[in-house]
Amino acid sequence: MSDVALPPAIFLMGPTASGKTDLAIALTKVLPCDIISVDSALIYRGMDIGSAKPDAATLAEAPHRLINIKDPDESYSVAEFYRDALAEMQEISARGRIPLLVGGTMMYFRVLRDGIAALPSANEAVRVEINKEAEIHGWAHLHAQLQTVDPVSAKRIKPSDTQRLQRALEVYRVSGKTLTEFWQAQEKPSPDSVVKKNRTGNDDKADYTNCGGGLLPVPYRLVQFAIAPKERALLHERIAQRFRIMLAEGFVHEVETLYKAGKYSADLPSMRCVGYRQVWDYLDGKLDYEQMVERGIIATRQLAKRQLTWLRSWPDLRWLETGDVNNLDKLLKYFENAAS
RNA sequence: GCCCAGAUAGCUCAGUCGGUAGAGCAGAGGAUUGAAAAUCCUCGUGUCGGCGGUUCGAUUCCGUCUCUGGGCA
Repeated sequence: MSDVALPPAIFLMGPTASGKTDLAIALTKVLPCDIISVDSALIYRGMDIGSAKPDAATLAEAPHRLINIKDPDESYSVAEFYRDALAEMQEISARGRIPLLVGGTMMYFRVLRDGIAALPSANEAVRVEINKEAEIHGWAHLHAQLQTVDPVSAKRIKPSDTQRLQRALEVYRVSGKTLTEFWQAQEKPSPDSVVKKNRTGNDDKADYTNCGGGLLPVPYRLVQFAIAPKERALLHERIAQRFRIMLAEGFVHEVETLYKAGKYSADLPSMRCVGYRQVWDYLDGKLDYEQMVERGIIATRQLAKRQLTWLRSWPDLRWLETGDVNNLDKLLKYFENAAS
Protein backbone atom coordinates (compact mmCIF):
# COMPACT_ATOMS: atom_id res chain seq x y z
CA MET A 1 0.00 0.00 0.00
CA SER A 2 1.69 3.12 -1.20
CA ASP A 3 -0.64 5.50 0.55
CA VAL A 4 -0.38 3.98 3.98
CA ALA A 5 1.39 7.05 5.31
CA LEU A 6 -1.65 9.22 4.74
CA PRO A 7 -3.73 10.03 7.79
CA PRO A 8 -7.15 8.39 7.95
CA ALA A 9 -10.49 10.09 7.58
CA ILE A 10 -13.96 8.61 7.87
CA PHE A 11 -16.84 9.38 5.52
CA LEU A 12 -20.28 8.60 6.88
CA MET A 13 -22.83 9.18 4.14
CA GLY A 14 -26.49 8.39 3.71
CA PRO A 15 -29.82 9.71 2.61
CA THR A 16 -31.75 12.11 4.76
CA ALA A 17 -33.42 10.54 7.81
CA SER A 18 -31.21 7.45 7.73
CA GLY A 19 -29.69 7.91 11.17
CA LYS A 20 -26.26 9.28 10.23
CA THR A 21 -26.02 11.80 13.04
CA ASP A 22 -26.86 9.36 15.84
CA LEU A 23 -24.28 6.92 14.60
CA ALA A 24 -21.65 9.64 14.24
CA ILE A 25 -22.22 10.87 17.77
CA ALA A 26 -21.98 7.34 19.12
CA LEU A 27 -18.73 6.95 17.22
CA THR A 28 -17.18 10.03 18.80
CA LYS A 29 -17.53 8.29 22.16
CA VAL A 30 -15.46 5.28 21.20
CA LEU A 31 -12.99 6.72 18.72
CA PRO A 32 -10.83 9.87 18.93
CA CYS A 33 -12.65 11.60 16.11
CA ASP A 34 -14.18 15.03 15.46
CA ILE A 35 -17.23 15.64 13.30
CA ILE A 36 -17.23 17.76 10.17
CA SER A 37 -20.68 18.30 8.69
CA VAL A 38 -20.99 17.66 4.95
CA ASP A 39 -24.33 19.28 4.40
CA SER A 40 -25.32 22.21 2.25
CA ALA A 41 -28.28 23.10 4.47
CA LEU A 42 -26.69 22.87 7.90
CA ILE A 43 -24.33 25.67 6.94
CA TYR A 44 -27.11 28.19 7.45
CA ARG A 45 -27.69 30.05 10.69
CA GLY A 46 -31.31 30.26 11.72
CA MET A 47 -32.23 27.16 9.75
CA ASP A 48 -32.27 24.58 12.50
CA ILE A 49 -35.51 22.65 12.70
CA GLY A 50 -36.15 22.12 9.00
CA SER A 51 -32.58 21.14 8.26
CA ALA A 52 -32.61 18.57 11.07
CA LYS A 53 -29.64 20.25 12.68
CA PRO A 54 -28.59 18.57 15.93
CA ASP A 55 -29.84 20.56 18.92
CA ALA A 56 -27.65 22.70 21.16
CA ALA A 57 -27.21 20.02 23.82
CA THR A 58 -26.10 17.51 21.22
CA LEU A 59 -23.73 19.98 19.63
CA ALA A 60 -22.21 20.82 23.01
CA GLU A 61 -21.51 17.15 23.50
CA ALA A 62 -20.42 16.45 19.94
CA PRO A 63 -19.38 19.64 18.15
CA HIS A 64 -19.99 19.77 14.38
CA ARG A 65 -17.71 21.83 12.21
CA LEU A 66 -19.03 23.68 9.17
CA ILE A 67 -22.50 24.26 10.50
CA ASN A 68 -23.89 27.77 11.09
CA ILE A 69 -21.22 29.38 8.93
CA LYS A 70 -23.49 31.34 6.58
CA ASP A 71 -26.55 33.56 6.72
CA PRO A 72 -29.48 32.44 4.59
CA ASP A 73 -28.91 35.24 2.08
CA GLU A 74 -25.40 34.02 1.35
CA SER A 75 -24.43 31.34 -1.10
CA TYR A 76 -21.82 28.67 -0.75
CA SER A 77 -20.12 26.35 -3.17
CA VAL A 78 -18.43 22.98 -3.45
CA ALA A 79 -15.08 24.64 -3.86
CA GLU A 80 -15.54 26.71 -0.72
CA PHE A 81 -16.65 23.59 1.05
CA TYR A 82 -13.56 21.76 -0.13
CA ARG A 83 -11.24 24.40 1.26
CA ASP A 84 -13.14 24.74 4.52
CA ALA A 85 -13.37 21.01 5.02
CA LEU A 86 -9.74 20.33 4.16
CA ALA A 87 -8.63 23.02 6.61
CA GLU A 88 -10.74 21.42 9.34
CA MET A 89 -9.47 17.95 8.47
CA GLN A 90 -5.88 19.07 8.69
CA GLU A 91 -6.49 20.81 11.96
CA ILE A 92 -8.10 17.69 13.39
CA SER A 93 -5.41 15.32 12.24
CA ALA A 94 -2.66 17.69 13.39
CA ARG A 95 -4.02 17.11 16.88
CA GLY A 96 -3.77 13.39 16.40
CA ARG A 97 -7.49 12.91 15.97
CA ILE A 98 -9.53 11.50 13.13
CA PRO A 99 -11.77 13.64 10.90
CA LEU A 100 -15.26 12.16 10.77
CA LEU A 101 -17.16 13.63 7.83
CA VAL A 102 -20.89 13.15 8.17
CA GLY A 103 -23.67 14.27 5.90
CA GLY A 104 -25.84 13.89 2.87
CA THR A 105 -24.43 16.30 0.33
CA MET A 106 -22.82 13.76 -1.97
CA MET A 107 -21.40 16.31 -4.35
CA TYR A 108 -19.33 17.70 -1.49
CA PHE A 109 -18.08 14.25 -0.58
CA ARG A 110 -17.27 13.56 -4.18
CA VAL A 111 -15.14 16.64 -4.55
CA LEU A 112 -13.15 15.70 -1.45
CA ARG A 113 -12.69 12.25 -2.94
CA ASP A 114 -11.94 13.22 -6.55
CA GLY A 115 -10.97 16.87 -6.58
CA ILE A 116 -12.35 19.42 -9.00
CA ALA A 117 -11.16 21.52 -11.94
CA ALA A 118 -9.89 25.04 -11.33
CA LEU A 119 -12.99 26.80 -12.57
CA PRO A 120 -13.80 30.45 -12.12
CA SER A 121 -16.17 31.04 -9.25
CA ALA A 122 -19.74 32.20 -9.57
CA ASN A 123 -20.29 35.70 -10.88
CA GLU A 124 -23.60 37.23 -9.90
CA ALA A 125 -23.49 40.02 -12.49
CA VAL A 126 -22.93 37.59 -15.34
CA ARG A 127 -25.70 35.33 -14.08
CA VAL A 128 -28.12 38.22 -14.02
CA GLU A 129 -27.06 39.13 -17.54
CA ILE A 130 -27.57 35.57 -18.77
CA ASN A 131 -30.97 35.36 -17.11
CA LYS A 132 -32.01 38.56 -18.78
CA GLU A 133 -31.02 37.22 -22.17
CA ALA A 134 -32.92 34.03 -21.45
CA GLU A 135 -36.03 36.01 -20.68
CA ILE A 136 -35.79 37.89 -23.94
CA HIS A 137 -34.58 35.20 -26.34
CA GLY A 138 -35.29 31.97 -24.50
CA TRP A 139 -32.90 29.34 -23.22
CA ALA A 140 -32.78 27.63 -26.60
CA HIS A 141 -31.00 30.71 -27.90
CA LEU A 142 -28.45 30.54 -25.11
CA HIS A 143 -27.96 26.86 -25.76
CA ALA A 144 -27.21 27.69 -29.39
CA GLN A 145 -24.65 30.18 -28.12
CA LEU A 146 -22.96 27.50 -26.05
CA GLN A 147 -23.04 25.24 -29.08
CA THR A 148 -20.83 27.67 -31.00
CA VAL A 149 -18.25 28.23 -28.25
CA ASP A 150 -18.25 24.85 -26.52
CA PRO A 151 -19.98 22.13 -28.54
CA VAL A 152 -18.76 19.42 -26.21
CA SER A 153 -20.57 20.94 -23.24
CA ALA A 154 -23.57 21.83 -25.39
CA LYS A 155 -23.96 18.19 -26.30
CA ARG A 156 -23.93 17.13 -22.68
CA ILE A 157 -26.09 19.93 -21.29
CA LYS A 158 -29.70 19.98 -22.44
CA PRO A 159 -31.35 23.33 -23.17
CA SER A 160 -33.80 22.50 -20.37
CA ASP A 161 -31.02 22.18 -17.81
CA THR A 162 -30.91 25.93 -17.39
CA GLN A 163 -28.73 25.87 -14.31
CA ARG A 164 -25.86 24.01 -15.96
CA LEU A 165 -26.37 25.90 -19.19
CA GLN A 166 -26.06 29.16 -17.34
CA ARG A 167 -22.96 27.94 -15.57
CA ALA A 168 -21.25 26.81 -18.76
CA LEU A 169 -21.88 30.20 -20.36
CA GLU A 170 -20.80 32.00 -17.21
CA VAL A 171 -17.48 30.16 -17.17
CA TYR A 172 -16.84 31.17 -20.76
CA ARG A 173 -17.90 34.78 -20.34
CA VAL A 174 -15.84 35.48 -17.25
CA SER A 175 -12.70 33.66 -18.35
CA GLY A 176 -12.75 33.39 -22.14
CA LYS A 177 -12.13 29.69 -21.66
CA THR A 178 -14.71 26.95 -21.99
CA LEU A 179 -15.78 24.47 -19.37
CA THR A 180 -14.38 21.75 -21.57
CA GLU A 181 -10.97 23.42 -21.67
CA PHE A 182 -10.95 23.68 -17.89
CA TRP A 183 -11.86 20.05 -17.54
CA GLN A 184 -9.17 19.00 -19.95
CA ALA A 185 -6.61 21.00 -17.98
CA GLN A 186 -7.71 19.30 -14.79
CA GLU A 187 -4.93 17.26 -13.27
CA LYS A 188 -5.71 13.58 -13.36
CA PRO A 189 -4.26 12.70 -10.00
CA SER A 190 -3.09 9.25 -9.09
CA PRO A 191 -2.76 8.25 -5.44
CA ASP A 192 0.99 8.70 -5.91
CA SER A 193 0.69 12.31 -6.94
CA VAL A 194 -1.32 13.00 -3.83
CA VAL A 195 1.27 11.34 -1.64
CA LYS A 196 4.03 13.18 -3.40
CA LYS A 197 2.39 16.50 -2.88
CA ASN A 198 1.65 15.66 0.69
CA ARG A 199 5.26 14.75 1.45
CA THR A 200 7.26 17.10 -0.63
CA GLY A 201 5.20 20.22 -0.80
CA ASN A 202 6.13 21.26 2.72
CA ASP A 203 2.49 20.61 3.41
CA ASP A 204 1.59 23.95 2.05
CA LYS A 205 -2.16 24.16 1.79
CA ALA A 206 -1.83 26.15 -1.40
CA ASP A 207 -0.48 23.03 -3.04
CA TYR A 208 -3.92 21.52 -2.79
CA THR A 209 -6.17 24.45 -3.18
CA ASN A 210 -4.37 26.39 -5.87
CA CYS A 211 -2.60 23.93 -8.09
CA GLY A 212 -2.92 24.69 -11.77
CA GLY A 213 -5.09 21.71 -12.58
CA GLY A 214 -7.60 22.41 -9.85
CA LEU A 215 -8.22 20.88 -6.48
CA LEU A 216 -6.80 17.43 -5.85
CA PRO A 217 -8.42 14.65 -3.90
CA VAL A 218 -7.81 15.30 -0.21
CA PRO A 219 -4.57 13.69 0.98
CA TYR A 220 -6.25 11.23 3.29
CA ARG A 221 -6.85 7.54 3.49
CA LEU A 222 -10.62 7.48 3.25
CA VAL A 223 -12.65 4.88 5.04
CA GLN A 224 -16.14 5.24 3.63
CA PHE A 225 -19.49 4.16 5.02
CA ALA A 226 -23.05 4.58 3.91
CA ILE A 227 -26.12 4.02 6.03
CA ALA A 228 -29.69 3.49 4.87
CA PRO A 229 -32.69 1.29 5.63
CA LYS A 230 -32.87 -1.91 3.64
CA GLU A 231 -36.43 -1.15 2.51
CA ARG A 232 -37.25 2.10 0.77
CA ALA A 233 -40.71 2.04 2.39
CA LEU A 234 -39.11 2.26 5.81
CA LEU A 235 -37.12 5.31 4.78
CA HIS A 236 -40.33 6.89 3.48
CA GLU A 237 -41.98 6.25 6.84
CA ARG A 238 -39.11 7.82 8.72
CA ILE A 239 -39.18 10.84 6.42
CA ALA A 240 -42.90 11.46 6.91
CA GLN A 241 -42.64 11.00 10.64
CA ARG A 242 -39.69 13.33 10.93
CA PHE A 243 -41.35 16.03 8.87
CA ARG A 244 -44.35 15.98 11.19
CA ILE A 245 -42.08 16.18 14.20
CA MET A 246 -40.38 19.21 12.66
CA LEU A 247 -43.77 20.90 12.30
CA ALA A 248 -44.63 20.06 15.91
CA GLU A 249 -41.33 21.59 16.97
CA GLY A 250 -42.16 24.89 15.31
CA PHE A 251 -40.79 24.58 11.80
CA VAL A 252 -43.40 26.95 10.38
CA HIS A 253 -42.51 29.55 12.97
CA GLU A 254 -38.84 29.18 12.12
CA VAL A 255 -39.49 29.89 8.44
CA GLU A 256 -41.91 32.66 9.36
CA THR A 257 -39.11 34.42 11.20
CA LEU A 258 -37.01 34.34 8.04
CA TYR A 259 -40.01 35.25 5.90
CA LYS A 260 -40.84 38.28 8.01
CA ALA A 261 -37.23 39.43 8.20
CA GLY A 262 -37.85 40.85 4.74
CA LYS A 263 -34.34 40.36 3.47
CA TYR A 264 -34.75 36.85 2.11
CA SER A 265 -36.54 35.54 -0.93
CA ALA A 266 -37.78 32.26 -2.30
CA ASP A 267 -35.10 32.02 -4.98
CA LEU A 268 -32.20 31.98 -2.53
CA PRO A 269 -30.31 28.67 -2.39
CA SER A 270 -31.17 28.51 1.31
CA MET A 271 -34.88 28.95 0.75
CA ARG A 272 -34.85 26.35 -1.98
CA CYS A 273 -33.93 23.74 0.60
CA VAL A 274 -36.35 20.89 1.04
CA GLY A 275 -39.13 21.88 3.42
CA TYR A 276 -38.18 25.55 3.56
CA ARG A 277 -39.39 26.03 0.01
CA GLN A 278 -42.76 24.44 0.78
CA VAL A 279 -43.30 26.32 4.04
CA TRP A 280 -42.33 29.53 2.28
CA ASP A 281 -45.00 28.87 -0.37
CA TYR A 282 -47.48 28.17 2.42
CA LEU A 283 -46.67 31.52 4.05
CA ASP A 284 -47.02 33.10 0.63
CA GLY A 285 -50.52 31.61 0.37
CA LYS A 286 -49.55 29.45 -2.61
CA LEU A 287 -50.21 26.23 -0.71
CA ASP A 288 -52.64 25.40 2.03
CA TYR A 289 -51.34 23.72 5.16
CA GLU A 290 -52.13 20.18 4.06
CA GLN A 291 -50.56 20.67 0.65
CA MET A 292 -47.49 22.09 2.30
CA VAL A 293 -47.12 19.04 4.51
CA GLU A 294 -47.66 16.63 1.65
CA ARG A 295 -45.28 18.38 -0.69
CA GLY A 296 -42.66 18.81 1.97
CA ILE A 297 -42.66 15.09 2.60
CA ILE A 298 -42.60 14.34 -1.12
CA ALA A 299 -39.67 16.67 -1.70
CA THR A 300 -37.78 14.97 1.10
CA ARG A 301 -38.42 11.53 -0.39
CA GLN A 302 -37.16 12.75 -3.75
CA LEU A 303 -34.05 14.15 -2.13
CA ALA A 304 -33.39 10.80 -0.46
CA LYS A 305 -33.76 9.04 -3.80
CA ARG A 306 -31.17 11.30 -5.44
CA GLN A 307 -28.81 10.76 -2.55
CA LEU A 308 -29.16 7.01 -2.94
CA THR A 309 -28.43 7.32 -6.66
CA TRP A 310 -25.04 8.80 -5.82
CA LEU A 311 -24.34 6.08 -3.29
CA ARG A 312 -25.38 3.14 -5.43
CA SER A 313 -22.37 3.47 -7.68
CA TRP A 314 -20.01 4.85 -5.05
CA PRO A 315 -16.72 2.93 -4.98
CA ASP A 316 -15.16 1.44 -1.85
CA LEU A 317 -18.25 1.81 0.22
CA ARG A 318 -19.17 -0.13 3.33
CA TRP A 319 -22.93 -0.37 3.83
CA LEU A 320 -24.66 -0.20 7.19
CA GLU A 321 -28.35 -0.69 7.80
CA THR A 322 -30.45 1.89 9.62
CA GLY A 323 -31.50 0.58 12.99
CA ASP A 324 -28.94 -2.23 13.17
CA VAL A 325 -27.70 -2.27 16.78
CA ASN A 326 -24.35 -3.59 15.63
CA ASN A 327 -23.58 -0.66 13.37
CA LEU A 328 -21.08 0.88 15.75
CA ASP A 329 -19.20 -2.40 16.17
CA LYS A 330 -19.20 -3.04 12.44
CA LEU A 331 -17.96 0.42 11.71
CA LEU A 332 -15.22 0.26 14.32
CA LYS A 333 -14.07 -3.16 13.24
CA TYR A 334 -13.88 -2.18 9.63
CA PHE A 335 -12.14 1.06 10.41
CA GLU A 336 -9.51 -0.69 12.49
CA ASN A 337 -8.91 -3.23 9.73
CA ALA A 338 -8.55 -0.50 7.17
CA ALA A 339 -6.24 1.49 9.40
CA SER A 340 -3.81 -1.29 10.14
C1' G B 1 -88.18 7.58 -2.33
C1' C B 2 -87.48 10.58 -6.96
C1' C B 3 -84.25 13.50 -10.36
C1' C B 4 -79.36 14.81 -12.13
C1' A B 5 -74.04 14.05 -12.51
C1' G B 6 -70.07 10.86 -11.78
C1' A B 7 -67.44 5.78 -11.28
C1' U B 8 -60.99 4.95 -16.33
C1' A B 9 -53.26 3.99 -13.62
C1' G B 10 -51.51 4.69 -6.34
C1' C B 11 -54.15 10.10 -6.68
C1' U B 12 -56.67 14.05 -9.85
C1' C B 13 -58.75 13.65 -14.43
C1' A B 14 -58.88 13.48 -20.18
C1' G B 15 -60.47 10.26 -24.05
C1' U B 16 -62.40 6.43 -27.26
C1' C B 17 -68.24 9.45 -33.64
C1' G B 18 -68.06 1.13 -31.11
C1' G B 19 -61.96 -1.81 -33.06
C1' U B 20 -59.51 -2.94 -25.18
C1' A B 21 -56.77 4.00 -23.60
C1' G B 22 -53.26 8.79 -22.02
C1' A B 23 -51.86 13.44 -19.31
C1' G B 24 -50.38 15.79 -14.69
C1' C B 25 -48.94 14.36 -9.87
C1' A B 26 -46.98 10.27 -7.05
C1' G B 27 -43.47 6.27 -7.66
C1' A B 28 -38.98 3.91 -9.96
C1' G B 29 -34.17 4.27 -12.58
C1' G B 30 -30.27 7.63 -14.17
C1' A B 31 -27.17 12.08 -14.58
C1' U B 32 -24.49 15.30 -11.44
C1' U B 33 -17.22 19.84 -11.96
C1' G B 34 -18.17 26.97 -7.38
C1' A B 35 -26.72 27.00 -6.37
C1' A B 36 -26.23 20.38 -5.36
C1' A B 37 -31.66 19.77 0.07
C1' A B 38 -30.05 22.68 -6.59
C1' U B 39 -30.93 21.36 -11.69
C1' C B 40 -32.05 17.94 -15.51
C1' C B 41 -33.17 13.13 -18.38
C1' U B 42 -35.84 8.36 -18.99
C1' C B 43 -39.92 4.98 -17.62
C1' G B 44 -47.40 4.51 -18.34
C1' U B 45 -51.57 -2.80 -19.26
C1' G B 46 -54.97 -0.50 -16.13
C1' U B 47 -61.14 -6.73 -14.49
C1' C B 48 -61.97 1.67 -18.25
C1' G B 49 -67.44 -0.04 -10.94
C1' G B 50 -70.58 -5.26 -11.19
C1' C B 51 -74.01 -8.13 -14.15
C1' G B 52 -76.89 -8.54 -18.48
C1' G B 53 -78.41 -6.82 -23.65
C1' U B 54 -77.47 -5.01 -28.81
C1' U B 55 -73.16 -5.99 -32.07
C1' C B 56 -68.47 -9.67 -35.87
C1' G B 57 -66.57 -6.70 -31.76
C1' A B 58 -68.64 -2.77 -25.87
C1' U B 59 -64.50 0.80 -21.64
C1' U B 60 -67.64 3.53 -25.37
C1' C B 61 -74.63 2.46 -27.00
C1' C B 62 -79.02 0.36 -23.98
C1' G B 63 -80.94 -1.86 -19.36
C1' U B 64 -80.13 -2.94 -14.42
C1' C B 65 -77.57 -3.12 -9.75
C1' U B 66 -73.88 -1.02 -6.34
C1' C B 67 -71.23 3.13 -4.61
C1' U B 68 -70.06 8.62 -4.43
C1' G B 69 -71.47 13.74 -4.98
C1' G B 70 -75.53 17.42 -5.74
C1' G B 71 -80.72 18.66 -5.94
C1' C B 72 -86.06 17.69 -4.82
C1' A B 73 -89.16 15.60 -1.24
